[in-house]
Amino acid sequence: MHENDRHRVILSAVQDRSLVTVVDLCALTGASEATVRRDINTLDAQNRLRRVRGGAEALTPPPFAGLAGVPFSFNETQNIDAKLAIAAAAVDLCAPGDPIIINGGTTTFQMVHRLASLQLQVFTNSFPIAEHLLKNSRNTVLLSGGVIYREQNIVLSPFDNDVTRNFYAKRMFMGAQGIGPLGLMEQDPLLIQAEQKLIGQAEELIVLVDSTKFAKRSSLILCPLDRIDTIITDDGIDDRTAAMLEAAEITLVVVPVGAAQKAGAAS
Amino acid sequence: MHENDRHRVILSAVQDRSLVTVVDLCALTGASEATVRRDINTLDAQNRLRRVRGGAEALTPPPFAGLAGVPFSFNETQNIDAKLAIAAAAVDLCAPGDPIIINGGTTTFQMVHRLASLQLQVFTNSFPIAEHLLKNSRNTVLLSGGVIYREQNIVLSPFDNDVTRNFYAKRMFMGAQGIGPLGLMEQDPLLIQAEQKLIGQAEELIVLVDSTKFAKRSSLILCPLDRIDTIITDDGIDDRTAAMLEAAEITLVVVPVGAAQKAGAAS
DNA sequence: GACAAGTCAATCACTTTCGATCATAACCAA
DNA sequence: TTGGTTATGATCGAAAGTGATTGACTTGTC
Repeated sequence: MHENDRHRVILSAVQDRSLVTVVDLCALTGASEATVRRDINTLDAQNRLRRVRGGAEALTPPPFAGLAGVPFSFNETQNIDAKLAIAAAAVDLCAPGDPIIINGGTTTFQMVHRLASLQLQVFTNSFPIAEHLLKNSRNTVLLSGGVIYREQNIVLSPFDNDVTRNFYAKRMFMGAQGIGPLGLMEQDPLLIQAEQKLIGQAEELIVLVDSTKFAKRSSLILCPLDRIDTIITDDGIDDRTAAMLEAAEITLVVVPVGAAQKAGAAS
Repeated sequence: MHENDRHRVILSAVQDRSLVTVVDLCALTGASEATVRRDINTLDAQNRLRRVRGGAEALTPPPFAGLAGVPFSFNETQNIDAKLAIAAAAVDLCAPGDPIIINGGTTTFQMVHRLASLQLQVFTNSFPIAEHLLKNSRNTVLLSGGVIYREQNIVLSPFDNDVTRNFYAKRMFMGAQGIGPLGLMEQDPLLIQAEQKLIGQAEELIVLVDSTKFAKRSSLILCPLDRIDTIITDDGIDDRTAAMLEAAEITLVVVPVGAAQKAGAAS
């Protein structure tokens, strides 16, 4: 067996079980311990796995459960004031007892703080949102079923016949990666799937985007503008964009930024 | 058990109960006190937990002690040694990569610590189990969809067409309120519903009950004895009960209580 | 303050694992 | 074939991980 073949076998084994011993790899490759060690060193130097005592282990991008532990760790802090203010305005649209759908995302996550004082029926595909509402509010929480994706922090079923189809709400709240004349845009195919699944289960679609998103574009179009009923954004939006949105018969809610503190204090 | 695995198990335990003793961790990992102390020192140096006299504690203080925040708060501490040993024996039945189903409950919850060092496909209807595995392990986690019931800590859909029907596993693990000649018994109709839904999605049904459950009876019969393949319990079981179970062709696994250390060392 | 129980760090012995070295085998080009 | 390069396997001393023991220290109780 050649060096490259061994590397393939080793990487395959490491991917399969997250940790393999040198002895295991010897049996698997038929090579001696010395050779396997050399291979592990090489692959470690290439950052294709991590060398640990006794063998090798897979390096998953977040070395451990990093992302899942602190939801959205780095993304969450960007534009936090704007996001908070926008989320607050979104929650203001809800009346006690309303059934609502909240799609996972960093902006929509900010809604949980204001939601804590309400009592709604909240359906979501976001594990952190469900967790937070469960622990810090009296809302009825419904969660979609399926695989929990650590990176995106959402729960997604590959099947079409899950509970999502049995829930209906007056309003659905969601964020987006970018927004332009062609519609809402997203980057991650997984998020697209999750969002596609929820849109259609609600009468009104309410989009939460801070004003920087109007300049951003992404590769995947989620839905056209005319599916959107309301957009909540901050006052960084320019007149031309606002006109464009209103031409598409979208209700535009502009929240003054810097008002996040006031809004927060009120809760 | 490897150093990395121990670290995972320790972190898992620290997350669960916010404070664990060195002795507890010895039982859980099967390592000696010296090693556990060294591990705690290492993890403390990495800021992954805080070293305190007698053991270790979580960095983040017990998150808001809301009702749902502390899973199973008081029930969990009853018979904890027996439950841990039983859970450990249950996990020992799993091979890497196995798909398994874990029904929510205080005994089955104890499986998460041992599962932390494995990599399985875990389907559960228990929010705390899913949360814990998500944050403290590399397992693939699947959660059933539906309403999250705070008191029982389970996710239950009133519909029959949810993802549960699309998951199949070799083994399903569950607890029970009581067990007698008529079969498994449960008290809470909600739990009955949840369990009924999962039974049938797995080939083997493995029941985890401490020996006190053999004396208990409840009002609702979940399933007859002959549906059960294996029962894992502690050595408090009496001979007559054991004979009854074996007459029903149930594989009986009896775990010596207080022998958690030995069980750990064997793995 | 004295005592007991529990906890900790240091140390030693034992085992596993690692890395360096060297000799052999395979490969390639001249 | 020859000479040189590279890959491989075996050996052995070094390093690291582990467990048990011991003495010092902390905590709580009387």
